[in-house]
Amino acid sequence: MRPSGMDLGQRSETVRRANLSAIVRTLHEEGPQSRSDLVTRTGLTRSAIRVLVGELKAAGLASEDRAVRHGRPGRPSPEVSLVARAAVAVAFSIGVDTLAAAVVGMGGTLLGLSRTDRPRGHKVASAVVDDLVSLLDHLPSGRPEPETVVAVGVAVAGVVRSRDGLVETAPNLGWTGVPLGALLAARLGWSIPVVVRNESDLGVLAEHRRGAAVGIDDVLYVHGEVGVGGGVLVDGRPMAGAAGYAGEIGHVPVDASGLRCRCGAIGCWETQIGAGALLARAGLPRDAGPDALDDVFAAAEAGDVVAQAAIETTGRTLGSGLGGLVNTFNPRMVVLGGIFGRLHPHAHQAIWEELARHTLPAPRAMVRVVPAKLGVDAPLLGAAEVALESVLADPATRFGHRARVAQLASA
Amino acid sequence: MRPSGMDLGQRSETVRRANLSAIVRTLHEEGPQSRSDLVTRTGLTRSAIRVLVGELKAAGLASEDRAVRHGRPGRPSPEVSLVARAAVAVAFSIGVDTLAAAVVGMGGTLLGLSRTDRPRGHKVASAVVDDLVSLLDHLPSGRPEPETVVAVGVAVAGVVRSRDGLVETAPNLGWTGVPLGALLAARLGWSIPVVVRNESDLGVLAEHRRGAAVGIDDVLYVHGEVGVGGGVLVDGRPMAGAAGYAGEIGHVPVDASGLRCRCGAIGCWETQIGAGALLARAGLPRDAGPDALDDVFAAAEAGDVVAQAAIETTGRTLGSGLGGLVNTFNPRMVVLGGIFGRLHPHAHQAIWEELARHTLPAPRAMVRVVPAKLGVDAPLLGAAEVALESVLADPATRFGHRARVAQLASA
DNA sequence: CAAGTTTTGTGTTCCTCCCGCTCAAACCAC
DNA sequence: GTGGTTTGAGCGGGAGGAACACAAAACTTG
Repeated sequence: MRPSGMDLGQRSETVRRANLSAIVRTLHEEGPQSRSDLVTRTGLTRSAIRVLVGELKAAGLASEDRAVRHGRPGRPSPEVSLVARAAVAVAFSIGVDTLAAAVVGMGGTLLGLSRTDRPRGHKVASAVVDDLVSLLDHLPSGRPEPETVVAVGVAVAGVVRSRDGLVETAPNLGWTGVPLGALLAARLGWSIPVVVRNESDLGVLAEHRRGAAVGIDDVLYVHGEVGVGGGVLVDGRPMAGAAGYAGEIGHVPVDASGLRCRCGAIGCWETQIGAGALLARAGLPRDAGPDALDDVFAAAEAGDVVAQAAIETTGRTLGSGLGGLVNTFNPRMVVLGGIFGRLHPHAHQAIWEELARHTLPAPRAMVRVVPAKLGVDAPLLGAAEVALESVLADPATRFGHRARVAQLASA
Repeated sequence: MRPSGMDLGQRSETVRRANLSAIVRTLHEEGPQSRSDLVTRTGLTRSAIRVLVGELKAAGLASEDRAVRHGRPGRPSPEVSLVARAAVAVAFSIGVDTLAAAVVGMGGTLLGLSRTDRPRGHKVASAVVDDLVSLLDHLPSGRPEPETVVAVGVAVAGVVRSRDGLVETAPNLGWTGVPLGALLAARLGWSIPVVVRNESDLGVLAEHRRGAAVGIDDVLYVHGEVGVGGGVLVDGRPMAGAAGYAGEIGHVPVDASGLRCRCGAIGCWETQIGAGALLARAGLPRDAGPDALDDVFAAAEAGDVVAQAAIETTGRTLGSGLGGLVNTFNPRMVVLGGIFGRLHPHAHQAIWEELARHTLPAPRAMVRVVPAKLGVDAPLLGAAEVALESVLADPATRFGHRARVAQLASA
């Protein structure tokens, strides 16, 4: 129909919301900065910035500190920063081998994180939900104050319908049709949104905001564990697809005469580059646990030829698939997460050679392949970022009320 | 960094621009409608619509006709429509076998179209540019009035850098590094933008605005001729990638032991489903012309088993590749253009079976595969749409000046 | 160290633009 | 016709940012 967000008519109220959002977003993404920096970043005048920052301060969402001396003439401009604890997100992550919880404040401040092993094998969803929530009590910072929590974000290793957080399938968890969003919302009993997303979709967001892809708007993130998932940033926005299922690149068919995948199809990319494939090439059982993977990498570093060859071959297969994806997406950066991030130091040359062999010159010339910077925490931090999104998009609605109450009280 | 378009501060001027844009866009995409329809569509008040429509009328961009009687009580609301000839786009298309030119007015009104054969084989770019421009004289409507042309759009069967219209490579045209945008701009001598894009990226836009995918925001368009290209609509926006090279799905590697592609790589999808592959399967030379293709389809319809098998096999190969793309993009619709659109009636079952075999249940359940509705004209019409985009995004800047001049003259 | 320069915060006024309201016009139904 | 309904016309008001003038706080220079 039309670019979303452009559909409705604008009014002065919309302008204020957009401008508050621009300020909060700038501070959230680029960190504390002076008012005059905000003037240049947003294009608003000093008058407008003053009023809007004043409003954010009144709402308790921002604070101003003494200006930092930078040795240039002119009146110093006070530094504006977000109050991390004013609005926090609770983030959960359900990985193949671990569960994690975190509390993240505005500006991306990590206020607390705790992680625990998840034994492999099927486990009913309600038990996992209980485990997640009990993680909150093990946070070094303690449970967050409920009234400051704006939303809950959840990263899942599975196919997730973004609308309501239904986990359609999660082979590694043994889940099918689990209404995770609803379960978690009921268990928490907070009247705030619970946003569930695929872990790779969140991983690319985290790497974009806080990791290897800061400032880069076209990013392909490929995450490998037992399964292989992808997250794509298109023009700075996460690509969700029609229902949030986009990015299932692990199930792109690459070999018509290949192995049967856990998804039922033949020759999925995942069967060639997933953890199982690497383990098999190293002479280990496909379903060996994460410790076995550590062994393979350790062996390769120690000079084991079989392990090195397994890594090299996996890297080549990864590279040729990445080549197709680079042709498809024309990203400026490919970020490798999970085991691919660990593979990269050992196999970057093999990866790049095969990638180069299967890409057109133009997209090849502008892409870089790098390992993820946030490691295993990327999906968790991405979950926090999406949870905070509502505050970034509309700071006034959530905090305007509080500010108005404060005004009434003072009058 | 952040969703584009949200970066800068808003002001009242921005509001006006956005609202004018919302009105013009609605009329352009959904056709003429009453003022009260515009009220509901845009969410603006009657007062605002009145003023804004009045301004558009004053600028000559819109007109109001007597209300259409629809038998309901209440004062009738006059029908607002865009004046097609007030702002027109000149569109060109450079295909493998044809050149075309069109003039398209606001609202998507086709004001003139002319098409000519392009003999295969290399031809210097400047000669093609001359051919294109001379097509303008063969339009049934005659050359458009230069002052009404807002931009020129060009669809090319090649890899195009969108920033400046440089054609990086176009194997079917024998081009490498041709600055088509600059050449055409110089040849025309008009001081308006020349926008050059890949034909598939434009095809998906056209099918979205005027064809099979109207109202659908997540679309995968796959265009097959000698080469295979793709255009993707993500949340209503064309996916361009970092430089405009996105969508080169014809060069995704699908068979490590396959044929060498014209791009130099091994086993590109294009080698299996392009026109050459279909011809070869039908027992004809890979580089036979378009007439040979017509023969294959005719033979299949006449019951020729070899032709039918060739089409069926090509359909299966197409379907399995589409499966991977459906997993990747989670589109609501796959639109098949070029020879794939002609293939679809003969092979839709084969296509769907293989697609289904290689997709996850969730994305599979929500996708439809349909042939393109606009046929060979899709890229040309898409070129017109992108050329008109500047008027849609900001009607005031282009026409405000004219309106102000009119005001001054009347004062 | 005092005066000038530069940059930025403060506060007031002004302008733009949309909303809300009232009234009138144009349609339908009876 | 008379009343109900929907919509256009026009006017006043409010919200919000821009523009401007002035003051404050740093650096620079002699």
